[in-house]
Amino acid sequence: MKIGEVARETGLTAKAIRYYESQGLVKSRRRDNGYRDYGGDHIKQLTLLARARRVGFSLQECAELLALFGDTERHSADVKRAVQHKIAQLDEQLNNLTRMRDTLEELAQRCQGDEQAQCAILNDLSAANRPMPFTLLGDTPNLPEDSHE
Amino acid sequence: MKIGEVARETGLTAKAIRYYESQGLVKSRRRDNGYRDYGGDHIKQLTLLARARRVGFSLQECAELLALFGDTERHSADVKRAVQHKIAQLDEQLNNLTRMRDTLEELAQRCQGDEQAQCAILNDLSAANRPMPFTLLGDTPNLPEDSHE
DNA sequence: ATTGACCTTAACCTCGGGGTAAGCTTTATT
DNA sequence: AATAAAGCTTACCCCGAGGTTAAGGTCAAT
Repeated sequence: MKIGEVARETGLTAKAIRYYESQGLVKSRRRDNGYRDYGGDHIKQLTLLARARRVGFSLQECAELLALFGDTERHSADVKRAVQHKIAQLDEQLNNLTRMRDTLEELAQRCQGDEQAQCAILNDLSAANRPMPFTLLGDTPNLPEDSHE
Repeated sequence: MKIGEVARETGLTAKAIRYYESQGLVKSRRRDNGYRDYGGDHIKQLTLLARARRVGFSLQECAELLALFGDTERHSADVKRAVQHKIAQLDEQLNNLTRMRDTLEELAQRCQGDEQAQCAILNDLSAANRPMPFTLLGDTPNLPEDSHE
């Protein structure tokens, strides 16, 4: 199989496949004309790679999954641990985004949203005085007491 | 104020402040010795910038917020709209991450997680045959019928 | 023979800065 | 006063994960 067909089949782009190869994640055979040539094992690896990327694994982590995939001596516990670690990372990311979302929600509620220039959002985001009503905004390291401009 | 103090006060790094200036988001005065010099207005802009970044705004979007901040003719409705748009983006991102998380959870559940090499996760991630049990994995464009290797 | 689809490598672009180097200026210590 | 440390300047390359041309080789069909 040539790279274009592999791309269509895996949902990757040809460029991405070449990039993965350049990064040492996968290999390829070459035909006499220099074209890359792929077989069933390559397809499985690239399918795994594509799907692992879609659920949030980095290329480095995909490399580890591919190593496990190619290791007949593997323990499924190792694979499961990697997945659970990724779940924990996603949870952390979800927490961060949720906090950001909630902060924005609070800000939006305090803004009239009318024709006036006066805007609570801009005030809150630019105000120097702490404590702030919003957790995410209040972590500026130093509160300015007197400024030497 | 010199850039280091501004950095401490806003929670930005000096490097980031210079970068924002290079990208046209903020300006700075210069002292005779070439050092950047900042006043109260700069601090407000950079505080706004820092906090907007923390809640998910891109630099491009921060530029728009700063434009509104500097516009005494603004309507607070425009600011509120920008915030609500960002909330919608965060919601979309949260949906994606949640779907990814759920997919991983399903995969993990199907894996024994023992000393055996047999692993449902690797099987599911590399399998060609559709339909897949997992939404996120099933969107490979073509299902391979017969392959010409 | 020529078009069009496919393949090759190489080189630069993205975002949001981080890191380091080489060279000033200012501040603090001896 | 000399020197060391800290802070400032610009300029360069680095990251992830590829996307986007550019310039050219190959292959099948017309």
